[in-house]
Amino acid sequence: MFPYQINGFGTPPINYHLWRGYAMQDRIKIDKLLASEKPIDCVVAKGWVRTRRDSKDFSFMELNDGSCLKNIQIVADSKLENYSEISSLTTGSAISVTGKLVPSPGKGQKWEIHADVVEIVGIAPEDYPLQKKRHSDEFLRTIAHLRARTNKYGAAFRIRSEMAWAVHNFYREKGFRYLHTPIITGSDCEGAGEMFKVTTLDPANFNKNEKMDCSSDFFGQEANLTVSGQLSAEMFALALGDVYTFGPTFRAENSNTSRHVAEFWMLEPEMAFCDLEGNMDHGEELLKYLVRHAMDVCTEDLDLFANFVDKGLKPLLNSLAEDKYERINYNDAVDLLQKSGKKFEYKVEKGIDLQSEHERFLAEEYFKKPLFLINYPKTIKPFYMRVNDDGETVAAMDLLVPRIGEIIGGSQREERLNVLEERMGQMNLAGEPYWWYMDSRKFGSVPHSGFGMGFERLLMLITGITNIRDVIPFPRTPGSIEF
RNA sequence: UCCCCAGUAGCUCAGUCGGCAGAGCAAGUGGCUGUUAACCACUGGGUCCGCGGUUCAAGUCCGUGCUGGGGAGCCA
Repeated sequence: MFPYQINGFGTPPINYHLWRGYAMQDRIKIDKLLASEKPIDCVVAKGWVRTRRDSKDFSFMELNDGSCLKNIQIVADSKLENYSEISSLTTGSAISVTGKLVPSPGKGQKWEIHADVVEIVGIAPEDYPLQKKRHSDEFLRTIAHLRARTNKYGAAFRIRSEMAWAVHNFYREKGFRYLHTPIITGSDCEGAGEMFKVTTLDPANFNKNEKMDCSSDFFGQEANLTVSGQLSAEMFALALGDVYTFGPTFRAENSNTSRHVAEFWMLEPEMAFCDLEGNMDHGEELLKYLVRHAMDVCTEDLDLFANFVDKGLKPLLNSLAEDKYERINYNDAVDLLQKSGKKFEYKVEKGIDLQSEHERFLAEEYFKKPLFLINYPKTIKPFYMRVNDDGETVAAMDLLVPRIGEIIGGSQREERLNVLEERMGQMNLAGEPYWWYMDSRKFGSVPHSGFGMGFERLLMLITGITNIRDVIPFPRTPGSIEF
């Protein structure tokens, strides 16, 4: 409510800018304006000009404030006192508009705002890099600080936000507890690849060939950024029942692919009294919930991706939400691949891990839907996975989906202390740093399971975006940490 | 880290056999117009990724480095 509305004046005063404080608070976001069911005498909209077109007596502006994909059309009459400034407004400039929300006589929009006041908040000079035209993803990556102002990236990051909320909603509804596991860890033995060292020591004081002495470092021992919250989550699953972690994860692998970044977000549920079967049920339920949520809540943004990014997106999402996911043993999958008659670049062989091309064949060509690949040979899987009765395989599961490949990797955990110790011995892992982990198997050990799901890979799956760098605001990759 | 491809105006890209550097969009100026990536005309805009080489002459050929992309490995 503005002072002039209280007083019953029909139009805002010329010195409107004196009431800027009111306007800041009372602006209506464009998604709400466009959803209006009736005209409104006085509204305030603020945002960035996407494009401007001039007519004889008017200037038409497309205003976007990030609240939704659509712009609202602003009609500025040439009689406005600052019309010369308005008619020179450039793409990217920020404005505040006060006016009437009225039905639009033009094509392409239901509502428009007839401006009574257009306040220029921030000009974008002519070197503003974003144009009305389409830009390449590669170029937009070099201006990651501005790319969220485009249709595609605005939509992608609204969906990202919505999906993060959906994760929490899902787990809250199911009675899981949200757990914050450490970002800095003391062990270099989590077994998931290269780690980033954390130190307060000056590397200049050490020569390259000698190992850094960490005893005088901040923690008095070697410290790294986390590659997984799993071991911590297991401890809490064995206390609170069902827990999940959802946070940043770091891998110092020198991976240069469209599916890897050095810093990413991972969701890791961990469930007590849960076996491999329950683990798969949970993963399937989770992914279906998230996909349905995206289709229900992000309809408009998702349409952009279905229309311009991936024509096959809608059928894929329907399949993800509706189809029963396949479940197949590693050994059976190898047989199936060998008998498929398909020519692979790499040979399929029992006992070794499947190649990307094999996984893609299974998910995209053979089953044409998600599948859980389970019970891998123990020799190619980490120590904490539960050894099956055959003594040769472990209760591991990877969920493979079309286009992405592995989106979930998990297992039932080895809960038997003696088997776990034996396994670590075989893999030459020193038990001592794991004393607390072993304790959980010593005191009231129970069967439990969990997995990790890459949040960015989920977003790629849902949007059809093919490069992981385009679903995270400021990607970190080898040799690249700008922004 | 390995294999392949690319780098030309602010952006997207063309550039033939080695022979004067081009288009659309953007920007500037003018015109027209309740416009819809508005339209029409004109104008300005270049380290052809860097370095070295071959040649009378290199955006174009050769070597090398850098950056980006695709694929592989590692994985989420």
